[in-house]
Amino acid sequence: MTTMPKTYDFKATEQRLYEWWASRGWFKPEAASNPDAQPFVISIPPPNVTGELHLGHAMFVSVEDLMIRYQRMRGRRALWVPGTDHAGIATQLQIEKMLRDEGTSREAIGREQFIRRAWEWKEKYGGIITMQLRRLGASCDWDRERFTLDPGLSRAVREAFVRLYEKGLIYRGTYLINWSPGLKTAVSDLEVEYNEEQATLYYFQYRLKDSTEYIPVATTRPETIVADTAVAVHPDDERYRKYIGRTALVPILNREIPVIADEAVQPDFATGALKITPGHDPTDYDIGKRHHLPVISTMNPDATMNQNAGPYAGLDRFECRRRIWADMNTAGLTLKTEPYLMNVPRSQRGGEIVEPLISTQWFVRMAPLAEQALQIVRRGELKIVPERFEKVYFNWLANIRDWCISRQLWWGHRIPVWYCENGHQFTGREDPTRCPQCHSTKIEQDPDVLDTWFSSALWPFSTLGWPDSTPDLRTYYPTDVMETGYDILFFWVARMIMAGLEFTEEPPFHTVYLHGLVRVEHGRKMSKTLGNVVDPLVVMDEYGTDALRFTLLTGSTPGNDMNLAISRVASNRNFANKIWNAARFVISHLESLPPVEDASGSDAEHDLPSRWIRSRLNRTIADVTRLMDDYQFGQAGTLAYEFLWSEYCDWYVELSKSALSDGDAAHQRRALATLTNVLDRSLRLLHPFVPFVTEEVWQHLKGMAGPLGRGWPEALIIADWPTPGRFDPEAESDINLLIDIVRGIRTMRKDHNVEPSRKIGAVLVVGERYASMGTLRAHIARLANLDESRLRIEAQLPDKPANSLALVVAGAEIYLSLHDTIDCEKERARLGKELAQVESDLVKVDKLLASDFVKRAPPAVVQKERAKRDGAIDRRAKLLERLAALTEEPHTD
RNA sequence: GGGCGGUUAGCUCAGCUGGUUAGAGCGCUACGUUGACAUCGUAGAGGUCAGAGGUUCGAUCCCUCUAUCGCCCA
Repeated sequence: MTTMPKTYDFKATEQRLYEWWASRGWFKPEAASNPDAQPFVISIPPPNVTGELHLGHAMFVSVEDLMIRYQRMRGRRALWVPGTDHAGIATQLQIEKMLRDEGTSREAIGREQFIRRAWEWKEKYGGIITMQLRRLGASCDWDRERFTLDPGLSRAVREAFVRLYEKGLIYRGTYLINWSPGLKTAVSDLEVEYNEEQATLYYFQYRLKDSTEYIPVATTRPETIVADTAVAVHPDDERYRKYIGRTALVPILNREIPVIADEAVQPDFATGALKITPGHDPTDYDIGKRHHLPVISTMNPDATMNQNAGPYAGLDRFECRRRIWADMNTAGLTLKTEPYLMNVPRSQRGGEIVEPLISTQWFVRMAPLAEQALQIVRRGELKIVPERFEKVYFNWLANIRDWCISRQLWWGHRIPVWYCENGHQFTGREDPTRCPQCHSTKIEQDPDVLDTWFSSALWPFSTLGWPDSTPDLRTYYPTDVMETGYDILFFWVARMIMAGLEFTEEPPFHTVYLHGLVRVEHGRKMSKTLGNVVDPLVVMDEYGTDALRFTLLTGSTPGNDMNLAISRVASNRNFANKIWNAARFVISHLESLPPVEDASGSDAEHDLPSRWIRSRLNRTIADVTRLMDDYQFGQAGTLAYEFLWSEYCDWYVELSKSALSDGDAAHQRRALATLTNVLDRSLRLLHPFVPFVTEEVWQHLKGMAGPLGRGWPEALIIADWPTPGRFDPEAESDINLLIDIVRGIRTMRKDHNVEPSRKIGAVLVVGERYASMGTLRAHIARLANLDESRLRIEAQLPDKPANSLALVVAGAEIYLSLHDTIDCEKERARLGKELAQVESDLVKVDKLLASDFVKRAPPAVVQKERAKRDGAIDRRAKLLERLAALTEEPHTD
């Protein structure tokens, strides 16, 4: 008996195999047997260097490793480039927290010290996430691991910046941007989230100069009143038309501002009159530009009011709101307040309310870049899976706005721009020592850093050596597939495409595959506050990596969110165990009868069950391969699963037991050859999905396969993907009939409460299948628990057996010698019910065949229906015959 | 306000270019220790494919509308 234990022990397996694969260099593209093979390349979506594993990572690793392992087995030079992202804001926040805990701050220790501490932090914690990716089985080439702040990647960032700068696509300007007061930095439009929140709409009077008249105005942010530079009304609004051109007075400050007319004002909203605050509102900013209004900024970077706010200077924005409203109330300027549901902009990272603020920042001019990125997808040279996201992509690119790339942080790529004492501004690939214009040596570098996504946009080529034309860049770029979550389609994917086209003149990949977001069971969003976070490490500890991977892969479809059901992970752990035990069965038999040199036999010698399972495997291989190539990974996995469990284990292994136990070594060897061959190829199909258990089991199999394993490589990870051999429809229909017969008998036994241990006799009438069913006698007897000596198989049987239970399946009549258990009434009822079913089917199909269906439907479909009708007629005849016999038969007891 | 997606068995989900009787896992019922596996086997119950129209010989699938949940953009 084999030494393999009864259950698969993933804990004793996973790490050992991973280290073995890695140490043998099989994660490297150079491991391909053909050094000229076409490469297949994926760059990893780099996780936050100080982050920790969550289900999103588990999802992308599962899908990307699946593709990489599949293509590796197909002979491609598979390269999966790993790495991490410096995640500017997130990391800086962590460092600042650490400093706070130490009782100090970044301002106190200064920039240089801060960056040193950040690197120390990165060295200490930066390896955690990549270790966790390894646990998932990620077959990345770790020798090519990159980090966005590495010297090489930093040089790529520098090069990209300089090129865009020189092209005029990067500019510095003072505009209204999104300011995060908590983080004290600008953020891009994408980093602002809008939530509907309960707020208040404040109604007040905008008094007109030298008059007692006023215009009623409503606002949600009274603190911005001090920054107003106009009051706007719709030009056609009868109520206010008379005021256009007059002068209004800003409450409290009594600053004079014009009353203007603008089409953008909605007369039906609130009072129909709008206060215009170009310094603190994006819509007002645009209106202000149209009317050449001055822009007043009344807020400091920490969201306190500045000197332009007059008496409110120094107050926090919300305190100012309360105070100004109180003051206006005292001055008799307030009208009313009412509750109001508004979209509140919040920082994606910090969560605090983002302020639109006038600020000097760096921007990338996006329109020219977007145009190319749009065309490449429109022309079909770059595909997005699932396709519907192309529309989202087009829409975003067509309405793109310039990208604010400067961040007031210290952790990141410092903007390579210098200013000299004479106000000149310049960039360069090397750090300058003097101003190129006035040669002044009094120069200073811009203090800001670049948005992390700026470096991420270069990732597919910067990781391969760009801007240098390295061998890796020449060989492995453009990459093949970009696989990531749809939530970063704009943040990352679109920007990579733009950057790739701009800097390398090629799309960085030909396909984007977007997976959905993973939620916990019942569709609730995972959140730390709800305490329902599922930690993939805990799941893997309990059920194994393969189980988690298989669940993520087969439980979802691209672009659709999934609810992770732990019960499915458990059942997939069971699947791993099923694989283990199927192999254990084969291996133990190989052990007791070691294969010999001439034992493999030719295809012609195989018996029907072997021909059947080989044919079914071949179909499965063809289908799985097609689905893999079509990015239908879930379906591919399900098919392989069903083949292994429902066909190989449930039927072939059971069928093989007859041959294995009949004492004839030739029969045994022949069955073992098929058991081994089919298991080997099934393991190959399953390996990209469940790499650990398949490799482990395959190693055991290889150890015992002897000559049957001729040509097998050292490991499954580098084995060839199987190719489908020929199909054998004859064997398939023979075994299908056997399955129908066996199932029919089992059902009858159960229905009639025949004890499981009791072997019964049976007569099978199988017509043209007489010969093949004859060879399957022993199998049928064994699987249906029949007494073989009382099993008769006939082609025809004019006189039906008396006192038997009868059953009609497609292509066979079955009579069971169960006269002692027959209840004629019950039997008649059962047959009557079946007859009714058949007749109703017949009515349906007759009606169909009498309609236009015959003329319109494709011939194959019509043929199917005709066959169905023939079958039903045959079945009806047999049932009628049986019913008649049952009526005539005297009850024997 | 514009766009997208979901709604299929008690639960979690498949069902890809419209074609037999709509599937899986879990759960449920009844049996079962025959030398791979109780993390298992055998048999079974369980669905008006959200609703209403339409196109078609034929619709879970395509079109329109409605309901409902969710997401994205403004």
